[in-house]
Amino acid sequence: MIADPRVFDDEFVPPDLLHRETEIERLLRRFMSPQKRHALISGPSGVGKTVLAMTATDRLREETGATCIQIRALGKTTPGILRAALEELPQGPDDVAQTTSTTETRRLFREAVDGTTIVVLDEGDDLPETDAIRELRAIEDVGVVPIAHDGTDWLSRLDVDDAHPLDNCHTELGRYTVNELADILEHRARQGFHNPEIAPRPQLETIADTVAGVARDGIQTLLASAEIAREQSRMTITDADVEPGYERAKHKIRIGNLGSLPFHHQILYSIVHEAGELTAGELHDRYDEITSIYKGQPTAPIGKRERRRKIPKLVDYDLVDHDGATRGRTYWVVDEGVDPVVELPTAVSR
DNA sequence: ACTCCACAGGAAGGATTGGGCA
DNA sequence: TGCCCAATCCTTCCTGTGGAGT
Repeated sequence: MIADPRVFDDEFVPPDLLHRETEIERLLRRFMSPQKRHALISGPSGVGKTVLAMTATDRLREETGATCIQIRALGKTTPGILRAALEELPQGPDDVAQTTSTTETRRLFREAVDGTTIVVLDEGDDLPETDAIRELRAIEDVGVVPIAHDGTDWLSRLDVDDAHPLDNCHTELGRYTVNELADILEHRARQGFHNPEIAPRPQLETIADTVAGVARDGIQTLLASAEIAREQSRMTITDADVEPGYERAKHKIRIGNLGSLPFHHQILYSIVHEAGELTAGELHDRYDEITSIYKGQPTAPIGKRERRRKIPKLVDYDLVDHDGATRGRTYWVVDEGVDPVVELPTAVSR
């Protein structure tokens, strides 16, 4: 049924990015104008911010031979971002030691830059809290393209001098309309399935509507709905496959998210999953009970403050949700079907 | 209305880690 | 091998917020 599974990967960049032509042209013009190559791309999750940046920089590379690199900025500090950018440069070293000073990294970066270089900073929501934008902007021939969710809020958190040039070319992506997203899904079905007839247009529109214009969810739902149809030995997706397809797609994304998290996060998730729903106090009590799980692990149990610092990641990854601002806040798992990776010691009777 | 207190999250600084170098 | 140094991780301390009790 599936001819080319890569077509449904998050990283897949389609040869023809539909309904984003204006934005691509705008970014290209910007990248080609000397002295002001910087741009900000913002918009909700899954509307194609990264794919837009990739498409625009690919075209720039083809047309001018410019260097374009992409870095995942999430969770990185200023030195970490500079190091990652340096490692990506074609003239740069493959591996930069974590202990290399920022001054030295900056010097190596300047040396390695050869002509126009666009640095895309994906997942850059936390960049205003670092000096990375200023550091990169200060380097000649370098254009900086941060990608964030809420562009206006992001700009307000940034230093005025750094915000101004980005505000000048702020590309805000909205969700796709049902028709636009159905067009995109139609192309993917043609590229990805042996038999594109499996996904008729009305069902593609149902998918686009169900996922509220979020392309990433739409593409995964298309794949999952096709799997469901095939499991039932049918040759086409029906409307009834879409809702379970959407659920299956989200479920798969969450399992992948959980698997990518480090040990401390895994334990916190296991505790919330075991309880179903619990308060912050109960979460800490249970954590203190099960610290024996760290025996033989390279890491030791962490304090309450550090546990609090880990929880937002579980929320970001759509694994855990919470209600309440301060006292009395409760946590619960979003999808009970996402089983914990780490098994906790049995609860002691109290 | 007031006080208490649990809790979230920011700031600062100490401990740890790991590469570079003599 | 042992020291130095920079980055990172984590704890401690703190402030602000809001629910509960009086």
